[in-house]
Formats: sequence, structure tokens, C-alpha cells
Amino acid sequence: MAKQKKDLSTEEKIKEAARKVFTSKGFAAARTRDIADEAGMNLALLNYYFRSKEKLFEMVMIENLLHFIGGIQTLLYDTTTTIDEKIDRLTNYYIDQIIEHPDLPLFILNALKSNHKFLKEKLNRNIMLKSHFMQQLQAELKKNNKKIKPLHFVINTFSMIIFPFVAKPLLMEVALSKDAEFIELMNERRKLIPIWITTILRS
Amino acid sequence: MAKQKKDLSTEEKIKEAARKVFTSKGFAAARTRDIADEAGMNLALLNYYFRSKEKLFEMVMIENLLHFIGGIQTLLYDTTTTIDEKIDRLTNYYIDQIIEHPDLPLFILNALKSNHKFLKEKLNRNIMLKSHFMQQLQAELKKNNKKIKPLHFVINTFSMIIFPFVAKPLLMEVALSKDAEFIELMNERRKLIPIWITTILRS
DNA sequence: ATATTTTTTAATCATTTGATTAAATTTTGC
DNA sequence: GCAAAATTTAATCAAATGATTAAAAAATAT
Repeated sequence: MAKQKKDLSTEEKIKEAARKVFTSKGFAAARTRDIADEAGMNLALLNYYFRSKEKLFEMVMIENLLHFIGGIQTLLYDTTTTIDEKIDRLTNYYIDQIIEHPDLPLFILNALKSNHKFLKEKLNRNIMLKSHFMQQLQAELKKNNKKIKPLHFVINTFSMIIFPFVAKPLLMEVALSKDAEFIELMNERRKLIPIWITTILRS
Repeated sequence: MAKQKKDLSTEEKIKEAARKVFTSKGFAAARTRDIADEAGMNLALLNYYFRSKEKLFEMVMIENLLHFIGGIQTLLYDTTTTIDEKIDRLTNYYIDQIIEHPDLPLFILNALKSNHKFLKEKLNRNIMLKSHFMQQLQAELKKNNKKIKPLHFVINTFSMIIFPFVAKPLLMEVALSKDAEFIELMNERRKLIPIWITTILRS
């Protein structure tokens, strides 16, 4: 049985090609032939290794999603960091990640919207609500006598980090001209977002 | 020449059906037959009134985009309102709009990303940069001795308004359970977002 | 070495899908 | 009313696309 080395070559090549094509074009616009070409191999191989376009997408989707939420878990459950440190690390971590994988956020938002069943199982509602970060938020709000749901601040943080990336094509049309300007803007936000979040949390 | 009444019935029905199908499924996933069915008419009619799927999409896209940015123009160029009033109106206006057309933001973000040529022409970079709102932001930042680009605050405002909507499927999985909860959350944000924005602008 | 299993390819299917055509029906101008 | 123009329909096309098949090639075990 030649079962060991394929994991490292052909199957892996297909997965990489599929990730690239699906993530940049989405499920419907992606052609299985695009993926085969991208992987530099025969179309039939895709159906040999994965059973169908759907299965292939499912695999890419799950890996993308786990990659995306995987980063949060470690950060938000760290009981040794202050709330300010968590916001700071979260901001820098995600700006790093999305600069490296710029298509990921829109891909995930689209996939979640189109409701591919298997996704729901991968998402655990406790991951957010039961996190140490959420407890710290709650405590901080109580201390400051604020009657605002802590969830708002989680939303605000992710909004300010992620939205500029998904709205990048719009920003490039109405306000920026070069790619470097956008990166510069996001690098400014690394420092600004933590300040803004902690300010509205306490003021 | 029977050219007048079609504007009010058949063509309009096709446009409405196309808007509905394209906006909810995107270009690639939408079938021209879906649109014909949705409009309750023969497929050939679509190609009689519009020349192709692309042309039909182009039309929907332009109307969606103009509708979306149309609202800004009036608000941001109003020289009779203060900066605080503008933020307040902008927030309420867009939360109203997106509650009414929940698929619009993701549709527009996707369309802009996939770079349908004709879109660029519709976007005027002055609309944002030369607006009265931008001037007021600039003045306010100068008054407070802040060296931050005013664009950051425009991004923050739109981020906090729009992002929760596009991330709604995720929110529903990890933090909320009923649709009403989401609406409640967004209604809370109507008051909160203006406070947050003005706070970080001045603190 | 050779038989067996695994991997890869080329050719082809069946379906879907955007588009067209030619004829039927309806509307309009006179 | 009727001829011309506009609208609508049914039938069909051609290309694209996801998937399969059968055979070839390569790898592996004994």
C-alpha cells in the first residue's frame, strides 16, 4: 500500500490548490478544473482523492474556519493576561493573520451565510461567551457602572480589525491609491484600536 | 410602438427578481432560470429585455451601489448639521437601511472585490474625502491636537455599523439565539455607536 | 521478478446553464 | 378592423462543468 507519501504530495497539492481557488473565488465561482490546473494535475484526481466538489470545499472550509477561530481560543482564554493585553494581542494577531490571508474573512462570512450545514457543528457558542476575556469585560463594565452588554465590545473589536480588510476594494476606490497606503493604515490601527476599545470601555 | 407599459410591468418584474436573486446568492451562484422563475416568466424574456446575465447583474449592481452610497452623500455634505448630528444620522440611517436590505452589504463587498469593471466608474473618490463631514472631522482632530488620520474615524463608524450585519450568521452561532435578539442588539447600537465615536474622537 | 495494489491519465457522460431561434400572441398606430 | 410592431412562449443549441470509467503507469509487497 502506497499510502504514506501521497499525504505529503498529491493530496496536499490538491488541498492547497483548492484552498487557494475556493478562498479567492468562493464555492460557486470556483471550477473544479481551475483547482486541477492550479494543482497542476488531472481533473479526475480531485474526484479520486475527494469524492466531489462539495467534499473538497467542506475540507477547505473547515480548515479555514478552524484556523481562524483557533487563534482566538488561545488568546481569549489566557488567564495570565490583563484585558488590555488581550485586546492588544488580539488586534496584532488578527491584523497579521489577515494581511497574510487577505481573502479569508470574506470567504468565511460568505460560507457562514450560505449555511453549509457541517459548519454549525464546528462552532461552539461557549468559545466566546465563556471565555476569560468575556469575564474580564463583564468585571470591567461592572466596575465602571456601565449597563452595556459586553458582547458590544467584542463586536467592536472585531469590527474595527476585520471590516477595513473586507472593505478594502471600496477604500481603494474612495480614499487610497496604493496598496502600501492600506498596509500603512492597518499598521496605524494596531496601536489605535486597543486605545479606542479601552477608552470606550472606561470613559 | 408598445414601449411605455413594459417599463412598469415585465421589465420591472425582471429587475426586481434579479435584484432579489443576485443580492442573496451573488453572481456566480445565481441561475438565470432562478431569476426567470422568481419573476414568474419565461427565461427567454430575460435575454430579450437584457442582453445577458452580465448585463442584468450590472444593472442590479449599479442600482444597489447607488442606493447604498446615495444615502451617504446627502448626510455627509449637509453643512447645516454638526459632526455629532451627522454621526447620529448616519448610524440610524444605515441601521435602518440594512435591517431592510440585510443582504446588501455582503453583496456589495463581494461585487467590489470581484472587480466588475463598470463599478469603478460609479465610485467617485471625492465623495468621501471632500465631504463636509471629513472637513469637520479634520477640524475636530486639530482642535484636540490629535495626529490621527480622519479616515480612521470614518472606517470605525462604518465598521461598527456594518460589520455586525455581515457577521450576523457567526454571531447567531456563538452568542445569540433568536433573530429578535440581534435586532435588539442593533437597536442598542443606534445610541451607542455615536457615543463611542465621539468619545474616541475627543478623549 | 512478479503479482498486487495504488496512483494517474485520457476519454467520455450526463446535466446544467446561458443564450438563441422561430413561431405564436398581444399591443399599438392608423 | 387591420397591418405593423412589440412581447411572449416553446423548443432547442452549444458550451461549460461535475463526475465517471476503463485502461495505463507507478509503487509496493512477497
